[in-house]
Amino acid sequence: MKYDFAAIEKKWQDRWEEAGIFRASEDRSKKKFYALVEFPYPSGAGMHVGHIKAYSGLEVISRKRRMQGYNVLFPIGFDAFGLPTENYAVKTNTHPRIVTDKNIRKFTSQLKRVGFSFDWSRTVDTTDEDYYKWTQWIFRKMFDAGLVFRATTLVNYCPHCQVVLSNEDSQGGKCDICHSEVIQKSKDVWYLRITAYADKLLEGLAKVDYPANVKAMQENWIGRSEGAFADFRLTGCDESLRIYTTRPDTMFGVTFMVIAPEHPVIEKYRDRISNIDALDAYREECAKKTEFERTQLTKDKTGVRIEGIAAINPANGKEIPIYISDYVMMGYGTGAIMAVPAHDERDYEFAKKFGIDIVEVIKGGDISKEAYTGDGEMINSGFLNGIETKKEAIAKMIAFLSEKGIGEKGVQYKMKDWAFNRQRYWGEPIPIVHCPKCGMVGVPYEELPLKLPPVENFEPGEGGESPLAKIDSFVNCSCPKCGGPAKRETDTMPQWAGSSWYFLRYTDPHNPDALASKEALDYWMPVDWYNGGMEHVTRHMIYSRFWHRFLYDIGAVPCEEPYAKRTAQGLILGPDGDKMSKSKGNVVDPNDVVDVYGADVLRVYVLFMGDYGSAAPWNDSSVKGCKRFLDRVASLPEMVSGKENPKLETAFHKTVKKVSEDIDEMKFNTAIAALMTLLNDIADQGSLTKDQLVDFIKLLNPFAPHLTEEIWENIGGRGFLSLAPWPEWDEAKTVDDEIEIAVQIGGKLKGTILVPKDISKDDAIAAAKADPKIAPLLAGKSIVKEIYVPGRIVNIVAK
RNA sequence: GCGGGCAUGGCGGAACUGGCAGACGCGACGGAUUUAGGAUCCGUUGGGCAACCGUGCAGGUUCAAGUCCUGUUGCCCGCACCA
Repeated sequence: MKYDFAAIEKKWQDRWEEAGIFRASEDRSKKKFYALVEFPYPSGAGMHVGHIKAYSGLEVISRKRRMQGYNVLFPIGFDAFGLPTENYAVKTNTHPRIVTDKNIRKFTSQLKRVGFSFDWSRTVDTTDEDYYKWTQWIFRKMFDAGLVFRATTLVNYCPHCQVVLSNEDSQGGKCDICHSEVIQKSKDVWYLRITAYADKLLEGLAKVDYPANVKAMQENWIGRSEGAFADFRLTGCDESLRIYTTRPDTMFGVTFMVIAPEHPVIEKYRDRISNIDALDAYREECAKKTEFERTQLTKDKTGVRIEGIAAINPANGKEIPIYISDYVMMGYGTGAIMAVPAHDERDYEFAKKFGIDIVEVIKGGDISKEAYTGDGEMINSGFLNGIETKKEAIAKMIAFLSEKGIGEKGVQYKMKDWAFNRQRYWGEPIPIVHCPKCGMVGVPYEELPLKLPPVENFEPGEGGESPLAKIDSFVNCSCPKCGGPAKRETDTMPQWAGSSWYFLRYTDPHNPDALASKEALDYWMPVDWYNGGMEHVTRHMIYSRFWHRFLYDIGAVPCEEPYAKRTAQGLILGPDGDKMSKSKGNVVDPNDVVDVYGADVLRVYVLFMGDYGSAAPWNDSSVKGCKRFLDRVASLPEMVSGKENPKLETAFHKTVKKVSEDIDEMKFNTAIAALMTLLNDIADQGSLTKDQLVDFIKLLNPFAPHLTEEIWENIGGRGFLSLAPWPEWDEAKTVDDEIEIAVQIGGKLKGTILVPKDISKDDAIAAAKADPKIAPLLAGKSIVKEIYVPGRIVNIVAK
């Protein structure tokens, strides 16, 4: 039976809202469940079916938990600062505030149309002054704690967007916003010292329930390595060059050094370098390459030897040449390496190309062919000779370096400090004042929020300076410390700031005195279950874990880790199997689906289309299948009769169990399939009881809440079905009295027999042998072995 | 190169801890209804006339392998000259 989904859905959405039934309760005696989904960036394009899938997972789980009696917090908000809005504002000459409000309204209406059970009373908007006050407050706390610093370094810079990008935002050498090539530029930028939390972020992973690949990606991204620092004395000047290595054990095999083209030692000793012109030419060539090109050239090593300065190998006192080459990066370690061509593939390649000595110090390989990176006995290594384990050799070499005062154990991370500013308007102003006398001074806490001033022109200034720099009334201020004339910082925070703590605000969203009250945080935190996209694993997830851990360290939050459990949904691909994109024209608009089939169908389909965690292509015909299913459900009340049907009883217990368990494991596709199967069984039987109908619509309610509420009302149900208790099952009743078991001979299926469910092994085997199909196959053979797997299979091995 | 994962009908995908491979849905085919189309309902649907054969490929363990082991091929994702 077709049902009037448009009318039904609107009706129930209005009633839910009126009754406020999805508001998290203030009753803290109840067991809590905090389900978090990644709040959307309210783009002008509106919502995407991907958003629907991303939210539908925890939507179903939240609805089930509510029916199970939990106090559920399932909030939503908007991560609304950012470049796309600002770019659109510039293009249309509209204030970003207006653009943002419009987009938020659009997203809100779309989300409500799908019937998500969000607690709309707790919505946050990161661009709201009452919200970003606390974003700035956290920044100030970090500033006080020495985690904020300013440095002039080579940074990732997007020439198109005219902004500095963090490492996380320029993955693969492309700007995360516009996908143009990122270039390296020397700039004075703000940093958050996330590297100070590298170990804590690594250790925290042991305490949380994240998928293995998510943990691996974060571990990889943090990239901790243990090794040693060592100073190599230079000839021709009174200085040492510090290197980092993970293989101090191979130091006797060092036959040259390599430094990054940008290494400052070159500038410092220009006049002592006899081939400075050649070096400059090479350095200029490197500077022109994008980061991407530089890392692409993994095969062919280039470089230039520095003439006039050499180094001394501290292990054996031998003089060794120094090269500059772009295979050494200024951004990792010290920008200088000791090269051991016999035992490092890159050094080997470089030595071969430049004809440098290759000295074997570990036995086990054939260094005439390739570098040997394995373990073995130490040779040609003075006091290390004869040692057979890497660990021991490393320890001895580090002891040697420490004793001589020229090195020590060291740890390095691939993760870099977080470049934390954008030269744009639509972001949180950085609450810092530059005073000629006092230096950098934090804006006093009582003056927060430091509000964005009104401007007329949002375009970045010459050379990428912030639009705020053009507003004298904003820039000129007095120093909070000495009262003298000072200038405000005009950069704003990056997009990721607001999302680094939003889950805390949800617990107490309107609190004017704190980011959230202690009571609210104690009760709700940590987030019990956080679902989102894989694309955020090495950005938002790392950043927010860092902020949260910092807040824990200053006593502002009660738990070390913000998210107890994390899962990720798979992408919805276009009908053609490609990733959905505007340019390919394969984007499916959720509105269109709701218009034609209704929200319940959309909800069921995005969860039924495949494994929740995997990518799956959109298929319009399959959507129709879900529509058919719900239309058939709409007819179920017509089949209600007073008579009990024992055949359906087992089917119901089985299904209650299956659906209950599958939802908790995010196996939504099989949960829905089980309901479809049950519906088919009911149709075969021709009738069901009213109690069975109630159970059915309860199980389906989290997936298709509108239709099931309507049925509930029509059959005289009181109150909201969404708040009715979740059905229970009786384990003993999940198995039929008579079961079908398979009979195999020699492991091959030969037939099936129908037996009582509690049949003994002997009886089962006897029944199998007596089966008219099986008996002739065993005639004249001797039985070698008989196996009975209870309730499943009889296998007779005969010769 | 490192790390994570995947491979099952025409398609999306099921399959507990090794126990009847292909649940459920789509599509297709046949039928009913209909002036027709659509929608709906009923039936069939891995291949093969059959014995049998079938989960990327080649082996192995086992009474029994999609599932475990060894090797191999292809694909996807993340990181990547990280010293």
